[in-house]
Amino acid sequence: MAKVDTSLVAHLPLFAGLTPEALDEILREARSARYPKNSAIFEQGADAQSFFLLLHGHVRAAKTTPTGEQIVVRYVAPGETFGLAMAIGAARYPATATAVDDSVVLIWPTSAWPRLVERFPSLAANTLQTVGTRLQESHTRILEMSTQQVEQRVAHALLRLAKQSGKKLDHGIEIDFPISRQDIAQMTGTTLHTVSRILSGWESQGLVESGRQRIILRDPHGIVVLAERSADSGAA
Amino acid sequence: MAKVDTSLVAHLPLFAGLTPEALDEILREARSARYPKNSAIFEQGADAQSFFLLLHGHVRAAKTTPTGEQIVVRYVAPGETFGLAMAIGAARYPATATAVDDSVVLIWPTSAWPRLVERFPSLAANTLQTVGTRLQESHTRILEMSTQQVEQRVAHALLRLAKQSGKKLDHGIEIDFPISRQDIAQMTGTTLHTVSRILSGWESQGLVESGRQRIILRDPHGIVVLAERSADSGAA
DNA sequence: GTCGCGTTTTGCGCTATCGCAAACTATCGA
DNA sequence: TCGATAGTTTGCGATAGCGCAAAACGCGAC
Repeated sequence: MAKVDTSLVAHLPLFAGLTPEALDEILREARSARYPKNSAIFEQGADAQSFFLLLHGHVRAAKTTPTGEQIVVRYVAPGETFGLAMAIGAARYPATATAVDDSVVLIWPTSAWPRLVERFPSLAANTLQTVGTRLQESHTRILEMSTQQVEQRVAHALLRLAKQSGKKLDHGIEIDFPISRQDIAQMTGTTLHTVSRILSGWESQGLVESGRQRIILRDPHGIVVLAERSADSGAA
Repeated sequence: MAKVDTSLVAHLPLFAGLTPEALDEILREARSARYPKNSAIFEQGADAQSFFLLLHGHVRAAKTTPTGEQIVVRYVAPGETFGLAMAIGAARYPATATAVDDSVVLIWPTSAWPRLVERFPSLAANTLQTVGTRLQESHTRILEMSTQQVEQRVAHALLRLAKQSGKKLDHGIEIDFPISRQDIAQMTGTTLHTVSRILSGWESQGLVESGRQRIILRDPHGIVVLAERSADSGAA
């Protein structure tokens, strides 16, 4: 039985309102595992045999169409759960999860969920909360895709990433996991070409500093301005 | 205390796994109300004082940007819940709900939710299920918006509406509540002009019959074909 | 039955963004 | 150290769909 230190996870929203004993009991059902950078954690369409809690690293959840196009559903940050197919009554994973950095996760067998929820009802309530929040964010994303131009969507996406996983530097905020132009394109519903053009433009305005799979927001406020303006043009 | 007939709602997923007594207790906390066609049920940004279960009619949930653009988040069909802001820990409604037809709803005060969940944990589990399903659908919608052209998105939207609220006629399936071109545009991320053009096209191909705020799918299968083809052109 | 208003249709020019192709460049492995 | 490889940049033509405007139409009200 893998032993997990409760103090590391006790403060997570998922476990809010649980006694240390309860938490201990829940963690006893989990095992932990390490996934190296770029390895698959589960594939879209596979049997949902487990659900996960990310401890370290970063995970990308992506959905693929029958014709092979992909979108990034979200990036999972440490402390967040993913692969909750069972909670929504799905037998198969609706997306593919990939470690974008060396990652450590806790893994519960899906079969343990009903029992856990029965013993600890607040687990269901807490999960409802996070799923609800994700639904909100999803709607916001749809709203953006419907009403905003690509440049604004990219701006919003980067700001969100910075908020979720930004590492503060003295000369800006760095998104602290590898992310490609293609990834950003798949988050915003455009092509890597367009993303590249936009970032190049921003770079020449001093708004960002972006290299290979690496992005630093030099002037977050400037990007906020970009994200919020409604339709007119910017600097030449 | 408004009396509600339990037999009408006992089979709903929300109440799955509850005893008749429990259901009775839950319903005792609700009151019912009628909203005439085109009346507002709640406004985006207002205090989330209640949550709702639709008994009859149809409700549109729409989200508005600061600049006034709208999108339709979903259409609520009888038997579905809406206005669940509290379940996700939001104090205000994230969208506006409007009755698109004369509608009857059950209304619970938001303040009753924590107590109900504590007494009947399966409420939380059931709600998690439906919210999770909506999250899925949301992701599918994002995927469509990212990868498909407008015509296919409109096709998918109509097929979904037909599935959810279609009335079977001998010459097709009618969407049985009033819906405008503008509404469809707001569901698919386009303009009413484009929707109008598309429907006109389909009408001349005999795929649909569409009048003022009314749509009949004459050839659902033909529309499925449209929805699924990936990129090439159609008939002239 | 007629009038008026909200909805729908349609034309037309415009442009944001795609899609392809080619050049370029960090990074990693031998 | 030098390629090989994957990611990025950039140019350029093509086009789907927008946006504006005007006309036609259907429905409900009186």
